[in-house]
Amino acid sequence: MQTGSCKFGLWKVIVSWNGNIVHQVQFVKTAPEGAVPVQFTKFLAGRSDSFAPLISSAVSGETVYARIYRAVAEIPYGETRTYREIALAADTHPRVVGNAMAKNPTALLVPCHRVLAADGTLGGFTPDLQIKKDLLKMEAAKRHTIGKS
DNA sequence: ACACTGATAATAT
DNA sequence: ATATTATCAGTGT
Repeated sequence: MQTGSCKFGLWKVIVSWNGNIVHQVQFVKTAPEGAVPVQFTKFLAGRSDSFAPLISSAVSGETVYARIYRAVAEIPYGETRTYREIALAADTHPRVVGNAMAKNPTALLVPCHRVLAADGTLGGFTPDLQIKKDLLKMEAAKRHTIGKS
């Protein structure tokens, strides 16, 4: 398993992975040096809308959380869903979705930042709601410029 | 068993 | 339109 980090604004993203399986993606203030898969640097620079072929280790299994993570991972770049919609898709309750997001081991791979509260407000984000805002702003800005030929 | 959630829908101001 | 209250399903202690 390898570990590395890269920057996103004032924050850093620590990544632990093994081949195409990503075990951990967390926003942190300080992170050890080290390279990360190119998908991360491109995505965080707004030059990619996908992490393929990387996948989160959290989506495997048949636990409720795994189903939630799968449902969230299907949200397209630049789009959003509500906690309720995810709950419906994963056949569980919105509360549990929040719970799952709060413990999401692989941010970005499981784009919890694209999950909003039912009334369109942002909900929450760890460690800093500002990150969620920034990601959404970037995606909204880039979604029409990525992939143009 | 109990008390928590990154929630939501229903009531009551 | 905002504030409070029930209810919810899963996890952690």
